[in-house]
Amino acid sequence: MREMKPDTTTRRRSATIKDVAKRAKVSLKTVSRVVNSEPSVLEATRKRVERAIAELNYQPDLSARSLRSAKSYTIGMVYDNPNAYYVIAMQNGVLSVCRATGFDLNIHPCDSNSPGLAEELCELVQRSRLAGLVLAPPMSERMELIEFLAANKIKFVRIISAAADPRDGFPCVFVDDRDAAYAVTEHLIQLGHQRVGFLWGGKAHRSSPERYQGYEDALRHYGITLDKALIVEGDYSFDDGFRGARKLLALRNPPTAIFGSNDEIAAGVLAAAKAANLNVPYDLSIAGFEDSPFSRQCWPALTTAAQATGDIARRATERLIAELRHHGRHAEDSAENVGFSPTLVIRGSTGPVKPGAAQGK
Amino acid sequence: MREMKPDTTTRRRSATIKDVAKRAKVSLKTVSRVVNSEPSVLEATRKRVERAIAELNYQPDLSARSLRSAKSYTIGMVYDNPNAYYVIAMQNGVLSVCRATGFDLNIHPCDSNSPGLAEELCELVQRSRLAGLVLAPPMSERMELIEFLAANKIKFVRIISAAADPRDGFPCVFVDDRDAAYAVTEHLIQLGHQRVGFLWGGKAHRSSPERYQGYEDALRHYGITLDKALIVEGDYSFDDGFRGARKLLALRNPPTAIFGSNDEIAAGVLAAAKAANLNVPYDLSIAGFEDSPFSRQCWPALTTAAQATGDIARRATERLIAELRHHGRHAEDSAENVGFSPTLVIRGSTGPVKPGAAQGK
DNA sequence: CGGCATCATGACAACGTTGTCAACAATTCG
DNA sequence: CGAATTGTTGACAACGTTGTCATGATGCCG
Repeated sequence: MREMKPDTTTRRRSATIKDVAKRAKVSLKTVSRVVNSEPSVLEATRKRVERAIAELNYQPDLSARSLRSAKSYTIGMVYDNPNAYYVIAMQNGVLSVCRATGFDLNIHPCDSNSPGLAEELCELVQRSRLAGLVLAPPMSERMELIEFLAANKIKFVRIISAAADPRDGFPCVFVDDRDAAYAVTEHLIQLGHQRVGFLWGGKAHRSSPERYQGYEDALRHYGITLDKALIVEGDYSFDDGFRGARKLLALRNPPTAIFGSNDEIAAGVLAAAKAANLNVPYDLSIAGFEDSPFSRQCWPALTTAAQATGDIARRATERLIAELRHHGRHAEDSAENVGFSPTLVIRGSTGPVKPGAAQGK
Repeated sequence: MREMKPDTTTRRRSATIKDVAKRAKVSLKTVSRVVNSEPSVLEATRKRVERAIAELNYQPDLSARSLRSAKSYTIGMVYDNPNAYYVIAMQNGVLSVCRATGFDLNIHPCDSNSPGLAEELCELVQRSRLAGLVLAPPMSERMELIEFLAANKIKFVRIISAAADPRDGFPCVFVDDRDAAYAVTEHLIQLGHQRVGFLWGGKAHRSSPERYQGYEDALRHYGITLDKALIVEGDYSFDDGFRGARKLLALRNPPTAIFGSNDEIAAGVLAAAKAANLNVPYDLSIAGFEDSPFSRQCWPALTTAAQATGDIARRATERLIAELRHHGRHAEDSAENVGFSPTLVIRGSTGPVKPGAAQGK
């Protein structure tokens, strides 16, 4: 009998392992073995089965598979980040690996402050049968949460700031915020700035103290005494950047440069500077952190530290999946925690200190 | 030996329908009926089963369910949008409905220009056993794609610009870009602007001509003759906004206001104005469209049209799920295509035309 | 009061896959 | 040369759920 219809519109009842077995004249189990690249299949048999698979365009049914094997081919990505660019970059990184490896992705935005978060995540894993989780900051840095997940035998990989000590035994990919913040601060200092303001990010994030440390280290290294008045606490937000900058600019001896802990903060600083009729970078230099698209789209564009968010997420996902695959056995190539270092990107928002600017008291 | 661990860490083998049945002293099938709120269960029985469910914290296994019923409880969200804010807002809207209804979400960013997109989506639906799709623009507006999906019996709901005629028979939620663009243009005219530039968005999006129409309608209504020189084509991007604005500002008789088809374009215009040393809004008024967070974070903040992206996505998802639930029968409350109208938000980037500005030739 | 819907419930098969175990052939070893 | 080992394959059960159908109980009508 011949093919009945052109292929494009036929609603092909998708082929099952049974169809493949029949066509290749082997048992179900042998097909299964081929599909899962198990050993102990004769080369000739394997070839025959593979051809049958190709001819029928067979794709294993994820539901049946995960039902039977209690394994799953879906990973979860957990984040609580108001920053859309960051989230999208992470998602795309995770997704690219998922697609390459045949995993599905289940995104799970959540509230990192929720007291029931640990249970929520356990239930999520159970309900959606997730094979493992990719944890973004700040969840990834809350040790009691991490330990709870580990105790419940949930597999995960964390994306963290180096401060969280990648050698605590739980797998992670880490970002060296401190070094990058040092580089940003150094850049400002080398432009002649002696009074550099610093706006903190959210306390829930380990990256905040890390970035602060980088700032402090650079000042110390260049022999500039720390002025507490130039340091303002806040959150990773535009509004806190605006508020913080207003506070700093109102000082009797204001800074000539302000380092915001991320680009949103820096955007707030920029707005405050504009509102105060300052000319950036002539009257005030501004630096951010993260290199979101809008740091390029501000005017002037922001000097910042570019972190390869997509790559970081990709690497994290690779680690997780390698671990899931080898299930216990150590995945030789992926067992190490990998670090990423953001790099300084110099744009128009930073410039040499103004000749006549008040320096020191 | 004593109990090994406190309860928080015990890996509770999750309860199955069998456990619930045993506890409630009914058959498997009755539990199933309760879970799926099928009729024909005595009130007393239902109560008993519900208690058992609660006590055991039972959650149906999605894999088993979809395997057996060939239905699925996962919907896909298909988008190709470089705008992170828009995507995140959509995702969150879709997710909120998913969570409320017990569906899972599978996100699928894709390339709307890919020639194999239709097949790609069919395979996606098959492979991941998706119950239906939420389609964002511009995929949602490509009729040959839509028809292909429909021919393959894939359920979907579209989010489209009103131009695509919501009465074409395929379910959708639509946005009245035209009216909103009219309102934005009207606002500029009422500020005294006679020469209003317009920067087009991407041609792949139906919203582009819609927004242009709104602009044209407003000019006509106020008796302002259309000046083709003030209209520039481009894409929904910062760079095209920058380029377009440069072009307009270089005219011998430049516009006193520029309406960018979305906020990214407007941000580009803002940058171009700054680069040209113009004072916004004194020398040039700028309006955008969409109300992304950064329209509030520019300086000056952008006048724009706020579309309730989250609500739109939510409504679309509700429609889709209602349709999936009633599977054929018409879902009475959700069968209608719903429209949304973005609303004008006035901020600092628009102001009265400068008294001495050249008006007309 | 007999017959016939209607309702509430349960027994059982089936969904597509993988795990267990046994069967059998080919090879190696004592 | 027989026994043990290895390698390749298949039969069958099981995963947790829902669909089909059968069962018995109840109510209604003539």
